[in-house]
Amino acid sequence: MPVATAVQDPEKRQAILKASIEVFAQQGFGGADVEVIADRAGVGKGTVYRYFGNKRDLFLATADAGMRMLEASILEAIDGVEDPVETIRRSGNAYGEFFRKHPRFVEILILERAEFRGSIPDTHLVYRAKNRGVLDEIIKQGIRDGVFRNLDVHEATNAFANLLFGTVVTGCIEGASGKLGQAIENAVDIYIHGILIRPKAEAT
Amino acid sequence: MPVATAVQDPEKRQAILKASIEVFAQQGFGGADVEVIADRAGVGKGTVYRYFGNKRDLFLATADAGMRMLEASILEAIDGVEDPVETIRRSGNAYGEFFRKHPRFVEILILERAEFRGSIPDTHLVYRAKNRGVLDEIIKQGIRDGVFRNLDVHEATNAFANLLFGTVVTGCIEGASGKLGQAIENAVDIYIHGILIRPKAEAT
Amino acid sequence: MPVATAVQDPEKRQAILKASIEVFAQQGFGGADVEVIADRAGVGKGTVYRYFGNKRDLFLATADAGMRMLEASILEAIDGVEDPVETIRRSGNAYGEFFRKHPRFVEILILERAEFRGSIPDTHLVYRAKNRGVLDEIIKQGIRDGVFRNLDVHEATNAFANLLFGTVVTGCIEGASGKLGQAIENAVDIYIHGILIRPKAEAT
Amino acid sequence: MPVATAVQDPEKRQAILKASIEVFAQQGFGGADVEVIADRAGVGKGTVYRYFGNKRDLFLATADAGMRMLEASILEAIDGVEDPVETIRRSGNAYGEFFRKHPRFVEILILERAEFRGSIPDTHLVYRAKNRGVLDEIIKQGIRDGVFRNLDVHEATNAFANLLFGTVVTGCIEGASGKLGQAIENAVDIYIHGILIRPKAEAT
DNA sequence: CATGAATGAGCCTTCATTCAT
DNA sequence: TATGAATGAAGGCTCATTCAT
Repeated sequence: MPVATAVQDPEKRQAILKASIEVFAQQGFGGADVEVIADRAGVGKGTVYRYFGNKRDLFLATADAGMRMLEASILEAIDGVEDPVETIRRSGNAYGEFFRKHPRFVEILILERAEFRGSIPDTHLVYRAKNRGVLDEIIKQGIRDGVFRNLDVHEATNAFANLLFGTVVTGCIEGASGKLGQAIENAVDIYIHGILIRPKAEAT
Repeated sequence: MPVATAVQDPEKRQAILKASIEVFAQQGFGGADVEVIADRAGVGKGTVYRYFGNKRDLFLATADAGMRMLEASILEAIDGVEDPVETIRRSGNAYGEFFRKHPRFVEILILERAEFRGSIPDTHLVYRAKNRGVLDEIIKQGIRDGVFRNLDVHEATNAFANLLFGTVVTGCIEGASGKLGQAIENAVDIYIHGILIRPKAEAT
Repeated sequence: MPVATAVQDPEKRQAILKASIEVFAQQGFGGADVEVIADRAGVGKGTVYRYFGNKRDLFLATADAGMRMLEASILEAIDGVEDPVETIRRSGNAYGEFFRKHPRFVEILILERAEFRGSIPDTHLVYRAKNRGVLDEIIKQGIRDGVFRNLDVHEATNAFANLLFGTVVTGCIEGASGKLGQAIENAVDIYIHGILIRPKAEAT
Repeated sequence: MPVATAVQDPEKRQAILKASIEVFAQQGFGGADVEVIADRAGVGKGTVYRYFGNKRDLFLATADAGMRMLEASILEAIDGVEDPVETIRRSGNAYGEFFRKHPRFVEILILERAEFRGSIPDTHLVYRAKNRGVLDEIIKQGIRDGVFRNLDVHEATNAFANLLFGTVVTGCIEGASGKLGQAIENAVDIYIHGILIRPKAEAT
């Protein structure tokens, strides 16, 4: 007899995760009713539990799925780009664009931070840790090339991530997502100027 | 049904708010038990309800009390300072310092954003709106003085607030608050360089 | 030192009873809030307890006060009347008139029956027992005089009381009290015909 | 949120209603604890809520179920009977008999009147309205046949219902139900004499 | 495997009652 | 004596989780 984690239908799994994002984002973690998620996914409540174990793990899987998508979006956006400044700009825009397209997902991020602070390695930070290497490398390269100021690379990367995070969090409230793109562009612009050795300041 | 009636003992009110911050920060909104808050405050459960009406309003009052303190801290830190750059630096540092001293309160901010997204005017944003005029003015002045680039003032202010917010949110997880001061300083440094017309880049 | 049942201000007592009727009638026993009664009476909650001991006893005192008034109304209405038929008719009309003027009080009666069924000697029945002698005597007299059928007097008295009670209970719902007088008259008419030896049937 | 969804086990539903009558009748509406009802019914508290939504609706359903039984009892008792007098007598006796067999249910009636006065169409009156046509017709027929006095039919029907109601309400307190049959018979007797054109008074 | 009816722990909230002032 | 702030027991209701079908 195989363990409980037997064969699972990937489509069903996706349907549950999709419903999950919506319901969690709309109702919060405490406010979300697993039954509602099951209904929206078109499966029985028991199936949700079979696939994800419990509400908490379902939520975490939802957050993880979102982060995976975000990660992919960004990596795709910067794939093949050589110029450090352009890379940073594009990754920032991709970040913003992702949340503009999936505003629900900002809630998930917030929720995770709010409900599971510290109790688990925060998905957002896990992914940041995983992917920071890419950005670290870009910034290091820029410093080496004399394009960027001689910053603490780790801190500079964090600042970028925090700026983006803060921007989507306050920028995704209600239908305000329309202005999110603009807000991100301005934020990225300031950030880039902030790390450039000789920003083309006057030009802007 | 009294709503927020009568003479209330300010000490008791404070005790409840203090317990409130701790319990909400540690357990989340849904996870917090009003009885626990009452116990920690050394009052009966009924008293909490007498003072704050219901759990939600207790939470909101908690958030508001925190924001009031934050606001005061920042205004005090920049009081009398003339130089725009210095004002920005100090307000950023005051922001960071506040959350370093009251790390619990970051959780309250997050929680509010998470639980009441949209349903109420977010305390954080209300205070931002209320106080942004100060920063707007500083930036405008800097632009007029030729110190800052010709930015969209509103966006620049937002970027600053978002950067700080993002920094404390990711910087206040678990005992990491030790490094929060450093993170804030780096973030502020990048921000200031990002808006200066001619940053003393090489000097850093 | 005198016992707790010390000096009491009769006006205060009346004020409390008056408020009591309204609040209990409107909110039911469980739904009534002693604080509201105290407020309406213009006294402190503690005073209500000082005067009546507890909610239950307050309610019972309220019911008793009402019954006392009803009793007085009826006795006054039949005072000096000799004719048995007329006496019955008048007592019935006085009963109806009382509840038409104090519709709130029907609720008290119902409530008492509903909340304290059996647990206490029902005020309504206590008063019925106390006053039935009067009606019993009238009916006995009528039988002796050959005016009324040879009925079981006790049962006949009960039937009269039950008929009146049933009529006000269903007749006092909502603003229907306007028709209560009519309903009582019709009920009394049928009752009297029902006990008369030779009703002047055709005349009606 | 399901309201009264899905396939429900009729046996379970009945068990809950049965427990409901007992507990409400014994404890009153406010005094009844839904958990006790659940326990007596041999189901979980959640099941009660699943089946009936909330305490109030459970109570109303209980009242309705009782009225349905009462209605059936009476209709069965008068089925096929032609004589108006006999029909009235039988329906009165059936009414009494029903409450003699289910004395608990009188409490439900009282409770409903007490707790929900006006807030809902009183079940008792709803059923009265629904079934009054039957009695109205009988009395009309009697009047047409010259058997009954020329009464206001509507009022006469009401008087009958009120008399019966008053009788069971005061007759069903505690173990007094033994005498209820007798009380009803006497009441019905007086009523019938009260509406007959020429009651066979002397014969009784 | 899938389902959803059943469960009961958990928690918010109310309000009768007390008692310090 | 009067007050009303404080208390905490009590109970309605929800919803995560289980498990019989």
